[in-house]
Amino acid sequence: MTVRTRFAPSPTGYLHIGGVRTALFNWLYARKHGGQFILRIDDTDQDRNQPEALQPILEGFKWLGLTWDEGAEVGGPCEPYYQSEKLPRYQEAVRQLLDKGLAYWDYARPEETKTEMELAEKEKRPKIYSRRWMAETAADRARFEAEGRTGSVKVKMPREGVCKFYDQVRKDIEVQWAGEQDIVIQRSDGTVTYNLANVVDDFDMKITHVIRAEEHLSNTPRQIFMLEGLGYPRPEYAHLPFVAEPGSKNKLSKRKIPQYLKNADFKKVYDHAKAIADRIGALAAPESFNPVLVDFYKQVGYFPAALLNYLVLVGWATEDNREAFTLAEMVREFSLERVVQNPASLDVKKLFAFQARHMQSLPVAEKIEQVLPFLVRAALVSDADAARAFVSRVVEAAGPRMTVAGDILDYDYLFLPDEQISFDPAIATKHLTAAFKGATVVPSLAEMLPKLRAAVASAEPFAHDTLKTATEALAQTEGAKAGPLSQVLRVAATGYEVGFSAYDTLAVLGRDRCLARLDRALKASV
RNA sequence: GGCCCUAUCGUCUAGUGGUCUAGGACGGAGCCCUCUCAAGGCUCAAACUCGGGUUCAAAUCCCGAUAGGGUCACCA
Repeated sequence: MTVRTRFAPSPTGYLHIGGVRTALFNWLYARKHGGQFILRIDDTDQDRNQPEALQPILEGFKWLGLTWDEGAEVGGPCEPYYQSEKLPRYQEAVRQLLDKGLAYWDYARPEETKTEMELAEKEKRPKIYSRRWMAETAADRARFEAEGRTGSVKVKMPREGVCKFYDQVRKDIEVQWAGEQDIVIQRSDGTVTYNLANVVDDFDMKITHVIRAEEHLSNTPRQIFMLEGLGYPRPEYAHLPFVAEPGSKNKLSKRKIPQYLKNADFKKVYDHAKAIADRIGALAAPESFNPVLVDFYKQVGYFPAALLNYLVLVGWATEDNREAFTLAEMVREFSLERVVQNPASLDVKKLFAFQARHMQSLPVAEKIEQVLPFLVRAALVSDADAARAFVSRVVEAAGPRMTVAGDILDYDYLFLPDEQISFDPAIATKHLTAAFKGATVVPSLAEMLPKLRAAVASAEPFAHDTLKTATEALAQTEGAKAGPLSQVLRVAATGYEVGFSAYDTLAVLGRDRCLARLDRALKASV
């Protein structure tokens, strides 16, 4: 039998990082066993369904490289893959359940149900419906309807016995049927709810393995009840530990960002990304700028491979506890048996570390392609093709300093026109003073800058080594330290105190731009 | 509250009865390197929730307590 797994997002928002983890495990399992991965859209709830929120979800999956064999956009033999298009099919299933006496029409008003449940909680009883407004005959239905009530259909759960099932992660599970609530499967407006649609779809789409987050564990008995009533085969189940909040075991929620920002690591990663976003300018979708959503990472230049590599380790590990996996290696190694049982909190700092590794191992040529779109969006580069050679020098000089593609914007001063460099004489003076530490007299900036300019101007070729030699020679004759002196050059040429090697920085700028900037600095310091 | 799940460094985890004075990674601290910032190298601190069993032997098996979490919708 071919393995078929699925992920079924609701188009109610952006792609959630916990959802991606679940989708990844489904994808890996299908790939590992030569099966199919299906992307179905759970849009049964019309009120909450936002059509415009579907596209970013699909794009997120495409960006990650989690391709689906059947489902949204691509179609397939089990169409439709949108639940909103299957209402008659679901209603037919409801009718079957009704005919077999496994479901019933119910006429309780929402507030009546609520009162019963509140009473049950108060009396510390299980919340089980009394079936007081259950209508089993046409006469009963007519009577309730005469009272002005509208009916919904509820599944009639057994009140004795146990439901046993095997879960690939949780192993043997046993629950008392008597504790299972009669849930609504068809609303009073005729639409159906998640549990029913889910069972029907999994059957229609021949899903063999239901791999989903642990919060669905408690849905499993009623789904088993329904699928057996409908005569469907039971799929294999695997309930994954859910992805928890940073530093806590609570379920991750995209609405709690302000709270997560109190976590120092989380804030660091957020701030780093925010700085990039600010340099790019207006974000396409500010509400998606949230480390709980994959769009966040996409926007600032994280790599799908790094994100996936981090995510596969949230709730899964190999025996040798290895960490680096390519997608192909994950497929080879993955198994449900090694899924961990306890919830794992999201550690964005660790994700960041994975990204750093991936960036470091990327060849320069590929880094350039990753980085160019960011330069274009920040309006630092207008012609990407023409800029390649220069960008290549910057990327090379930056070495292991870039972690995400957006980090290229840290070197904006190399792309900005000379007149936009803001030079601060006070900062340059600070470094100059350090260069003359121990000396009796510290020359003024106005005095030293021309000497530095002259030293640098004579470097031939205009490269790291010659610039270094020239600066050191000047330091020697002036009785200064070369190190801090190079910082003076950096500040004069870039306006910044940090960056890669000052000599490399000058070399990348080139003689002309360098001298022009030093001249401007000179003017500013007299 | 009922039902269910879970419990190893701050975090992700390895560990399935002796090889555990518990290993790795991220994060943290320190040192080295150094023109700044990174990167890199070396070193350090840091955990088996508790209590009972079973056993010659328990992080590992059993029971209980405790703690955390999930779920109990005409949401998915």
